[in-house]
Amino acid sequence: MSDLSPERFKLAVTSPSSIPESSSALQLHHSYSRKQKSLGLLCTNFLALYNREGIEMVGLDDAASKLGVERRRIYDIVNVLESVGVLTRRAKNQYTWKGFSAIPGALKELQEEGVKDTFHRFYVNENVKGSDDEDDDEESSQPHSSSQTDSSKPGSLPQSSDPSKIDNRREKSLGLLTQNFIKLFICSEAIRIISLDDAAKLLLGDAHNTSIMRTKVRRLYDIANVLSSMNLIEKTHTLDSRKPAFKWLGYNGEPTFTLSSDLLQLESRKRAFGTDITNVNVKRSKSSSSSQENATERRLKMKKHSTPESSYNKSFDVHESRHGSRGGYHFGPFAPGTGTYPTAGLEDNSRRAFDVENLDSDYRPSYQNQVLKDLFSHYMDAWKTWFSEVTQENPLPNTSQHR
DNA sequence: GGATCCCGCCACCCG
DNA sequence: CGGGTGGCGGGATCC
Repeated sequence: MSDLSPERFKLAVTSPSSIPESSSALQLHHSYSRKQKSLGLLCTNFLALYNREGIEMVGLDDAASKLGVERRRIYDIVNVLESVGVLTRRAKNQYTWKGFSAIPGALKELQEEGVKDTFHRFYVNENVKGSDDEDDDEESSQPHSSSQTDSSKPGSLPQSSDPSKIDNRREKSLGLLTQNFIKLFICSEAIRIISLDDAAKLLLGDAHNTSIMRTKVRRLYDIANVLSSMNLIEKTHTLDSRKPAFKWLGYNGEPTFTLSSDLLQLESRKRAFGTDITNVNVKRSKSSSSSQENATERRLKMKKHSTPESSYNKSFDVHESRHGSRGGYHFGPFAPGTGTYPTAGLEDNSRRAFDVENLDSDYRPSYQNQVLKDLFSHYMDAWKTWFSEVTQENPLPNTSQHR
């Protein structure tokens, strides 16, 4: 009982009031702020904590306590990080840190897988279920119309012996969802920007059931948050409508944060390490009287600005792929003619003249569902438009690397 | 009013 | 069985 008292966790952390600069910071301490507890922020801190030299093991307990959050949240982060190779499960509660350098390889694999199963598998043939190499997870969770036996309301009988239940678990994991989400971008040139709603529809065999959709979208938000903090994607909005959506940025080299106390300091300000523990006691409750405090906390993403030395400037400029110690990594072998994104490496435009028109027929995944076909067509059109514009404006892009 | 998405209950899995 | 995992979705927040 008494042990429930959050008081015991009180840390002598320098008053969170350091939240800073902005306006009336003198506002009341508490004030539950959802933003300060976002998965994205947590992930940023997680990375700041482990993405450094010397790190090779990551313990969940350790992470949870250091970051001042419940374990549950760590699982979320770890699962998506693992899906892109940054981490690998070693044993229970134990992960091996692979680092950002493992991302290229992981993406490459996803891309290949994607071309193979996620897309082709659909219409080429029911896939050869026979040789199940195991190798690695996957098993795209595609067609499965999710339990057709109107599972909606299982009601009753917990039929523990539900066979489909077994891998159904894995099938719905955050990790797999993350991989499939990423595949949407790297396996299809047509999708450069996508709203989570559309992503959910595409990833789900079909959109129907509103409830399923909502849940899927929630998960995608979770994923998007951590991928954003890794700078693999970025939030924007669709070109046409004003709908919010995400853009694939891809991996642009190790952030190499040589960060030391500097960044950490900054981090602690964004999401005071120990402070949140204190927050635990302030969990959201509508009952917070006089909730007039505008928790003006600077989001100050470590965008552009950035310290002189710690060049973590996530400049996604154009210099990409090309030489890369071991095997250049390039996105897009799936791309029609080349394998380069006009955006990223507008270096080779010679092959850019490929037959855009022919594209959809060759690279469009064929979903049985009409809705999805339309959806994809929509993306395809948008892409064509965008592509031709880019091509026009940069008939012959000079070399990106001016070094 | 939607877009977001935190929180934590509780089903699962595995030793 | 017990404890580590981690789906899932209610409902609070943000904008």
